[in-house]
Amino acid sequence: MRATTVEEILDYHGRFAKDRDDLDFEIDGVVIKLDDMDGRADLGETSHHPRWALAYKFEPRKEITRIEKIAVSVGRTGKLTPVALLRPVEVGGVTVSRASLHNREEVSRKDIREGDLVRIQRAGDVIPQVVERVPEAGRRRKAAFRMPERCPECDTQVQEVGPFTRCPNRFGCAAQLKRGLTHFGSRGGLDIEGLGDETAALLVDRGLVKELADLFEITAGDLEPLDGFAQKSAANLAQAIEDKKTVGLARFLYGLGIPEVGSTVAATLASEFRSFEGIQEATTERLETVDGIGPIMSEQIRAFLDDERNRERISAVLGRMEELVAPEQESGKGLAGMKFVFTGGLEGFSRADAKRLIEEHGGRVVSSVSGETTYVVVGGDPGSKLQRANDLGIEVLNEGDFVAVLQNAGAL
DNA sequence: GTTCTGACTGGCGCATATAC
DNA sequence: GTATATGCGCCAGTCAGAAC
Repeated sequence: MRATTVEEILDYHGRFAKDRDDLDFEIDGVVIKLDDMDGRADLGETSHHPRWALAYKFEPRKEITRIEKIAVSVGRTGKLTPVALLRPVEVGGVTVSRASLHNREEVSRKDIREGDLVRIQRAGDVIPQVVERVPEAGRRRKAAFRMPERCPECDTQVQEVGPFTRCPNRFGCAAQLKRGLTHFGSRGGLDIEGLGDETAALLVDRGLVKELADLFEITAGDLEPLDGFAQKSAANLAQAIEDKKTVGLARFLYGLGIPEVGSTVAATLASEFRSFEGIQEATTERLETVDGIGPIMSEQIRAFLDDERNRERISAVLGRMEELVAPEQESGKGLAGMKFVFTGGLEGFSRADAKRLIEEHGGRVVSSVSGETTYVVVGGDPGSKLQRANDLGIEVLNEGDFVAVLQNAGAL
């Protein structure tokens, strides 16, 4: 249909939202296009979506299902997360069987218990989310959920920290070691090809890795007898580990899993101190002079680095590695000072490649759109970040524009 | 006090590598 | 050749710290 006012567009959208269940096919919104050719030329295009056309999505589909159990998973930092195990239900063409409940206060706030009927949705049409409990008259409910008093993985007494529950057994908890190992070898960390969740768990379970440093002692011969490994895969992983004995300082810092140090803070620290020794010797006051680090973060970083067990562990890792490479100076680089946010899938780049190119040329990739963001790069099927970019007046780039920016910066 | 930002966590689909 | 396991890509919610 052709509309001449915003009200007409909203009315059309509303009618389709109401009738979508009667259609023979699955839709998640309507596309609005400008039919003024001059206007189209002014607005330009993205690689998938012209700026003169936008997908106006419906409210996420909601379905009702029952919580069969609330399980508790232990994360890399020892955080215990309640997870709703759901009776599988199809939501927007996808079967959903699990949804994070985040923390005990969230469970309490929503008053969710095992056996409850709940309304779920896929936030942003992606992430399964328990929206609310659906009351059932006359049904006797199970007891309120309580976080376990002991870690379900290592049986250590847990601690309550704000809304979170943590297992303090950082070094003895197999779950934390497995996830720490995965993090160490992840893309943002040492980027060890072939070291994913399952492999890391296998290495810990089989006793090949009792602490991070053990990773560098593993040979193809150790791996071959393991389930899922054969000669080629064992050789590949052993070689991948060997190749990462020389890595960038920022990757190493990120991989260590220092509290409050994610990829951004790791890169900042690496750029500022340019050696691990420099960071290790920095006082809290010195750390606080670094952009983005305040007193609480500096205390946490200092506490991690001062912990005797951590020092031993890091020393053991460094003893088995060859070199930590300091980042190049970024001043004068083409993307220095620019912040990029991605939404939607790119055709010509993976996110990782795009991030690497940006960072190699002095720019940064951040996770959320704010007034500080320089560009929001939009690919196919963008998420809510595009809307936020528009709201804040942030410049939006399609993939072609992004390539041009990279070319201008000498990154391509 | 408010806004901005990043850390952390987890789910699902798909592509790919690998084992059998 | 087929089946399966694994990793990757993408994204959102929650929270807390930093900055203003």
